[in-house]
Amino acid sequence: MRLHESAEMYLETIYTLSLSQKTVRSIDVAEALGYSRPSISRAVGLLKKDGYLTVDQDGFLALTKTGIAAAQKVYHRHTILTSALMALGVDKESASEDACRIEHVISDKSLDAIRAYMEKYEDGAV
Amino acid sequence: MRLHESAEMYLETIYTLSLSQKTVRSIDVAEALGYSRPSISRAVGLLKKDGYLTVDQDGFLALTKTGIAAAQKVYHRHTILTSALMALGVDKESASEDACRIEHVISDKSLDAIRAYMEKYEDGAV
DNA sequence: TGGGGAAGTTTGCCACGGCTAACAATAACA
DNA sequence: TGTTATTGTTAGCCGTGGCAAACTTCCCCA
Repeated sequence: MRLHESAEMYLETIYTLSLSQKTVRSIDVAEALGYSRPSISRAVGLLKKDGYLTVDQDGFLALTKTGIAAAQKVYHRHTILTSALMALGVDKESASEDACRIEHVISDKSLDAIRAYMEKYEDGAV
Repeated sequence: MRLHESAEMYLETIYTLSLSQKTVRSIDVAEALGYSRPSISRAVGLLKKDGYLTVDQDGFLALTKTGIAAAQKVYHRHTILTSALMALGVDKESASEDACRIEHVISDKSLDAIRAYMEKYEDGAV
């Protein structure tokens, strides 16, 4: 099941929202991403169909194990890339924005190389 | 004139082809990118309309000044990103592939930070 | 001179992923 | 209890950017 970039973004957003608030509904995702309600509605329907999340009677979203795994992978990439760019002197906001776009296209190989380099110099001695 | 990712790829491809061969035709671009002839035909038409290239009677493509500038900018990003990833130990092919995807989405700010870091440690002492 | 291959174009299809308009259901409040 | 706001869904539009089929040129070669 190949996840498209947009699906990765939706999962990551739901995941991070669930870290900072007790419940997550479609409207929260819409506000977080700046998308319209119909766009979220369709995306959530697809993610549900593909087994990445469930929606209860009250409209609360819950990622499944598969969904959590996928979201965490993207989130992990995001944090690594953000840290890496910040270590190079990029401001937090720009770093996060760029990480957001790069996280969907970079290979595991390159990501691992960046992670390894960061760990090697994690004392901050860049 | 905002260049889409695909347009950037077409310009970059035409540019690099023109570095390694005397003439560039649509078919060369098709083979280089692995796209069909109709896809190239449409893209070339759009780039021509927008003033990025010209096509002579024999079908030879020539980038305009604007086209060259745009292509060089993308190409420059590509080489910086490829070098950076290779410096981290990523093999040349993977580095180039990733650079190809990242070059279209990374900000100037982050790119500059990477470039500056590379220059600082250009002796290869990573 | 006529047949074949190469190159380019036109037409129209499709998936993706946004959007608006409009409707439905629910909750809240006067 | 009726009105209004919130939330979600349905239907359908649009731009981007691939594709194949089919047509046109044109050139080469027998």
